[in-house]
Amino acid sequence: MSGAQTPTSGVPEEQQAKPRVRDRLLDAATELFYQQGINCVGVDAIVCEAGTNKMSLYRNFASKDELVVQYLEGRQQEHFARWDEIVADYPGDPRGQLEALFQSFVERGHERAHCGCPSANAAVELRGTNHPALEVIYAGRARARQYIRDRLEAADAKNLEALTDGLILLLEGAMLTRLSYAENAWPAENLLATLKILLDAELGPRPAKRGKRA
Amino acid sequence: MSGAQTPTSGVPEEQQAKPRVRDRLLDAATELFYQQGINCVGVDAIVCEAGTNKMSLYRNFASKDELVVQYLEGRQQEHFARWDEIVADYPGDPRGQLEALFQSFVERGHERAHCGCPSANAAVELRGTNHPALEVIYAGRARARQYIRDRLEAADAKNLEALTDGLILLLEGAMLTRLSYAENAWPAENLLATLKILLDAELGPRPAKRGKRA
DNA sequence: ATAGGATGTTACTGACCGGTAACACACTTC
DNA sequence: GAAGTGTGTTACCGGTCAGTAACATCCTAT
Repeated sequence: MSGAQTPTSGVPEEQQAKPRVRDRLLDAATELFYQQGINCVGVDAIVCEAGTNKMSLYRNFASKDELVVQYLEGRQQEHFARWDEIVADYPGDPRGQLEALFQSFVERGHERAHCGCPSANAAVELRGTNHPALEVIYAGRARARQYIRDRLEAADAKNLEALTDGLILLLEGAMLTRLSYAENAWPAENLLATLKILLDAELGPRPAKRGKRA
Repeated sequence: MSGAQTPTSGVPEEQQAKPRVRDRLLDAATELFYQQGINCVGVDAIVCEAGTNKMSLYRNFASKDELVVQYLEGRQQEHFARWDEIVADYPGDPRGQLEALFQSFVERGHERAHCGCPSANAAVELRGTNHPALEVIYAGRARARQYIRDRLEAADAKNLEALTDGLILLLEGAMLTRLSYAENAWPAENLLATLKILLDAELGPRPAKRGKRA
């Protein structure tokens, strides 16, 4: 998950028994922050989960806030890498890319330990503060919007900005409702169906490469 | 905001200088929980804002958890009362009701102190716990879904459950994005436009009372 | 006037919070 | 073997957390 390694000369760098303490700390923080929330997880819990101690944490991170920032940056990096992988399967087919992105959202939402979007959750938990992670969140959101917008533009969407916003709202809603609805009542099961209605109306019902007009 | 009052005999019950301490506490908690988050607000801050003391809080509420439950119940009560007012302006016009509900969402989102949905925020903050407020949240969500579904059913929606979920996702996304997007980039500005695309596709473009088939 | 209930005041508990100081140990590299 | 670096251990700081005890005061209904 986090990759830095010291110059341990001749040792084969995979399968080292214990990763560096910094990586263990970031992994533990990632797990705990995501499952329980930033405000509910103290540094003691993190160092315990990482099998180390508080001093090692503060030798590697300036503060808990800094740790939160790096947690969110790491998750965003993963997120966009995953998106890049998904769209790579549909070269030149922006509508197929969008449907695959949405499909992967639903699939990931079904996983047991899924607790919504790390950035969105953090935005809720950190509202009303000047936490440095807020800028990371806003930047990630803008990037995600651009990502969707680029696909819609390539698909000749009629009302580009409005449709982009509509799709963003669907995605955000799909993430959030994993937490605010009971587990057996997740409304995002129909995320794909709603997406298709919107794309059919705004792109025309045929694959994107065909229709410049509906 | 909270209505109970003691039998103060002949006094005109409006314009009493100081409401009962219980109401002041609940109002203060409502304000602080909503603006800063449940986990960031301590009981000391609440009693200070209410102009009272901790003993009065614990004489009126069993615990902070209980206070959180009553905070959310009160907000939900307000919420559905507002919805009832809105739909009352469009009798027999379920599509008009839905558009008015969504319109009011956008308008409320523009208010300065708007911090998303109290229940959704609480769901994020309380995830991974057994907090008693979670049941309140789930019940409110189910009720909101039924509210939307009833209107869509009255409007003869084609794919009733799927469309209901789609609209729910839009609403939830609209709430959440007030916190996760920068203030000048709120994607819910186009909430109404997206709603109309979906309704046009699933109800037919004419007002609902006309078309049983599209 | 008085009784009872609602409210205020002060002080306290035990636990946890983020963060730090001082020191000891292990390991690699030269 | 010496130096340097990464890591572990223990104890501690001041502050805040939710919650309580004991006592004082005010208001209102009778």
